[in-house]
Amino acid sequence: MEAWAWTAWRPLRLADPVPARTLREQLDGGQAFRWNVDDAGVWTGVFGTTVAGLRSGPAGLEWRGVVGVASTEAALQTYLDAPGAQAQLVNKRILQIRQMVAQLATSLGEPLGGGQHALPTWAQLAAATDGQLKACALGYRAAFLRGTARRLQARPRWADEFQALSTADLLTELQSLPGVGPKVAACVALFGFGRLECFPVDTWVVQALAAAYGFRGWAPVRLEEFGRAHFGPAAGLAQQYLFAAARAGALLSPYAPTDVAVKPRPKSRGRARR
DNA sequence: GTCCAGGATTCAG
DNA sequence: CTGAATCATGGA
Repeated sequence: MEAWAWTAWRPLRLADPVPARTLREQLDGGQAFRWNVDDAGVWTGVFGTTVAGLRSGPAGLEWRGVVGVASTEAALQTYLDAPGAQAQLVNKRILQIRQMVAQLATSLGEPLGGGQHALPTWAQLAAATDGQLKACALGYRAAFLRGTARRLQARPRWADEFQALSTADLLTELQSLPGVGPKVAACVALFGFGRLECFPVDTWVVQALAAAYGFRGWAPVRLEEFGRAHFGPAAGLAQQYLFAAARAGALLSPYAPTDVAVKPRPKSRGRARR
């Protein structure tokens, strides 16, 4: 077993300063799922094959990495300076996502030392057994994940090829993957490919737009068109604020009566299944 | 036990 | 074409 140790803490220079509160939002706000904070305020996380620690002290942001790994600081700078990291709130659903991601890494990902693991590659996911995937509590998503993994591991250059596409073609290509619909495709294009003009519409954004603009009963696809037209090249950033505001309950207006959040109960009329 | 998740797919109308 | 039921799992 090889030696594994943290480096000393060193200041981290970023293009934009990151206060402690912003750091928390970036690392635990619903976009990243692999950071944990201890009682002393030290964040430990994994992204790509980088294992890093972060803390916010009086002298500003400090980092530490694994002894012998030279790329950690540059990786952190790229990671934390990436556009699009905005405030969000933790809910129980996000806790479940964290759990699924952690188990996938532990079960299938490459060990990085110190008990940390990279996320599994698409090839590793494609080769996983049913039992391994089932143990990660993915539910019905297991089959989707495997299907997408098999498609992508057979196409090693997929990321570069996708990046070369127009945003419209990128969304179409993403949605051809199993389990990837309009919302997830928009998220991947926005967060993964930096297409800031994408406007993911989920249940929270539906509520936010109903409350803020009075768009009651609009179909998601129509709200997406509105978002892109109204907010323009940075619609994705606007979406993040809308989402955070909706979740925080900050969007109250005459257009948002209490019944907005009430969903009709699904009626299960006798089994018509054959 | 019931309800619900930042949804996607399938099926009925 | 649009809207509802269904999908598997865990936590509140």
